[in-house]
This record gives sequence, C-alpha cells and structure tokens, in this order.
Amino acid sequence: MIERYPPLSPEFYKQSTVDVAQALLGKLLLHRTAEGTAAGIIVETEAYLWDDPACHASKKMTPRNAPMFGHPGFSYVYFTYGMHYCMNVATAPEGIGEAVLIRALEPVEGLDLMSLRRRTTDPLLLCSGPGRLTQALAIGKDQNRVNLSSGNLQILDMPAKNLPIIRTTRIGIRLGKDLLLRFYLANSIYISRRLNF
DNA sequence: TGAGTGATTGACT
DNA sequence: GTCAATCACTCAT
Repeated sequence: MIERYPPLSPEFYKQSTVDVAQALLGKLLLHRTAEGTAAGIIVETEAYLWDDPACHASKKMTPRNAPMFGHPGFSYVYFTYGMHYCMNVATAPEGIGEAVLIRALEPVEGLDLMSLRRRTTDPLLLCSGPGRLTQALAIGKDQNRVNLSSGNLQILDMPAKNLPIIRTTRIGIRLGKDLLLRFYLANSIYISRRLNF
C-alpha cells in the first residue's frame, strides 16, 4: 500500500538545502532488500551547508565526501565512530558540497524486519537516531551515492499535512553548534531528542 | 557518564 | 609508505 506513493522527483532536491531539510519532514524513506521492505516517515533532519564548519565538505572534496558535491537527490552514506552509518541526501548544484542528514524516522512498514535488525521490539528505539535508522533499514556503504528517485532506496512523496515544524540547533557536533539547522516534527514521539541545550 | 569501534584524513618520513 | 587524531553515535552502566 505504501508502494502507491511516487518517489520525489529530482526537481525536489534542487531547492535550497534548508528548504529540502524542512520539506523532507513527513516524506517516506523506503528501502527494498532481499529480506523485504522497510520504511518510515522522516521526522527529523539536519542541514549541512558548504560554509558550515560542521559540514564534511566545508574544506575540500575528498573521496569520502565526494557524494555531497555530486548530483542533488543522490545519497551520501558515511561510516563514523567505528560502528555507525549515517544517511544524507545530497543537495545544491553539482560542485557545491551540501547535504541533509536524516536523523530519525517513524517506523511504518517492515516493523518485524526492523526489530530483527535492531534486536529490539520497542518502536521508539527502532529508528530514533541517525545510526539506528540506517541499521533498521539496512543502509550501508552499498547505498552510498545512489539515486533516490529510482532504485531500491527511495524517498516517496506523501500527501502534504502541514505539520508544525520546530527549528533548533544541531546535535552531536563540535563546530557550528549555534546554527539553527535542525528540523523536526513538533508532534512526533520518534525524534532522537526533543530539546537541545 | 564513558567505553567501544574503525574508516578517513592530514602531517609526517 | 606510517602514525595519530578525529568523528554529524549508541548502549550499558
């Protein structure tokens, strides 16, 4: 039933990075694998801009951050802290290194599969964090630099709901802490952290 | 609160 | 080529 929603068009990702970060809230992130399909509604994002000290791409292009400089609407998946993958969506025209980090989902489909991968049945712990959602959806380095408008990893459009959005400071970074580039759905219980001090 | 984990990177031979 | 510092996190305590 989820499959009837169309993927977001490549045009969607040509908005400014901050606009994409907000517009992605309420959309559906879906990953089809041999084991089955898992999907969730995006409830929390962060924007990373080219002149932002916390952005991987703020200095120069390297083999790791190259996807951020690539075509908008493609994924940028990277490995960090020795154990976690984080999933980003590249934005901005080619040559400009900007992206939106997906931080949390509300699980919608494939709950059993997610529970198996996450080794927990608590729906609040399935996708409420950038490392958690990649594990729940089995997103890894194979999903780096893929087109999110076609293929097995997609973001689907959902009917607009005009849900209230909170804008606040980002989490878990050292530099650029004061920038208001984190967005989440005010009413969602699935975000990684409600307040940020 | 802090231990665990490993790819990536930049500064060095 | 080597080496050490860094890192947008999670989980158990």
